Amino acid sequence: MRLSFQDYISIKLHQTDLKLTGYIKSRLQPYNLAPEQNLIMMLLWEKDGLTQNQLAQYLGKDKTNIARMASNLENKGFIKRNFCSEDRRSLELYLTEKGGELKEQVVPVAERFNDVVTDGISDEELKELDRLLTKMQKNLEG
Amino acid sequence: MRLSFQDYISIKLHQTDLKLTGYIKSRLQPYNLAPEQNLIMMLLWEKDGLTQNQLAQYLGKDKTNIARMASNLENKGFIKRNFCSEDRRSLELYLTEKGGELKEQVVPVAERFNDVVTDGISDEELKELDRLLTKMQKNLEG
DNA sequence: ATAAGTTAGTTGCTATATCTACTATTTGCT
DNA sequence: AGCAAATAGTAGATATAGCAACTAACTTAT
Repeated sequence: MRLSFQDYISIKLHQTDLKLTGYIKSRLQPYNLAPEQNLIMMLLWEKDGLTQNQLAQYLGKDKTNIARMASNLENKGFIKRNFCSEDRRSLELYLTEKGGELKEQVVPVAERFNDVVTDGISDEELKELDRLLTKMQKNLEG
Repeated sequence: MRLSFQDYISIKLHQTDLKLTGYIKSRLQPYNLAPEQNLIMMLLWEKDGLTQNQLAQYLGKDKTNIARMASNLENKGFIKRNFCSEDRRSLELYLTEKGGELKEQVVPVAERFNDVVTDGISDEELKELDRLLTKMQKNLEG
């Protein structure tokens, strides 16, 4: 039996992700932050001074990508990049004052976004969703 | 209470999608098909002669995007684009012989991919997952 | 009949995303 | 100490993704 287009859960998931990304993109636009740039900022707000390599690992992304986003964030004046003194290959990302101040504006946007997305979905359902997504990811590793 | 990075279901979903996309990308590489190009092909295999505009609607993507992917598919020799006689603004996409033959090779890849992804996940769980994704999408529309 | 508005596609711009190949360090082995 | 291997980042290429502004063609309202 051949599956039709709508039957692939991956496609559904992909299209959901695109809609989520588009939505948060529009919400972050006033702050001059793109969605993925925001993820880097969120990590730096939790722990300042992370290296590009650490960010690549946390975000599960290619280091090339991180380098370019970090460069964009530096151009926007939200972060500074300093070579690490212990390992001069590594670049540490530090929030500027401007980047630090952004937190108070953007974190509420992220939480409101999460509230909108999860509206009418119970904590149990969210846990189940998380479990299934984790399972799908694990299935690809084997 | 402030959420930490891992608590946002959207981020989890986004990262799951990236892994899924990366996986299917590697599986389709031998056939010279990129993941999104494959989605267009899958729709054309179901119904040949769709216009770019129809594809944009089915896929929920920007028409710019579709135009460029269609152009790529044409360059690869998988489709031909003809102006519609009833509405000469529209471009209809038709499979070439090469594009048609690809179906027998690529559809099994897509189904195997789906099998891998959904391994150990019951039909009921898949239905629940689908329901929650639909709910999240609807939440953004309000 | 024609002017105004709508629609389909394209071009240019920005932002992700990954791969390959490269440079510059650092580490590890002998 | 000195060479090989691993590691952190960068540069270039390709593929998505969506926005704004544009052209060409169709529709509608007068």
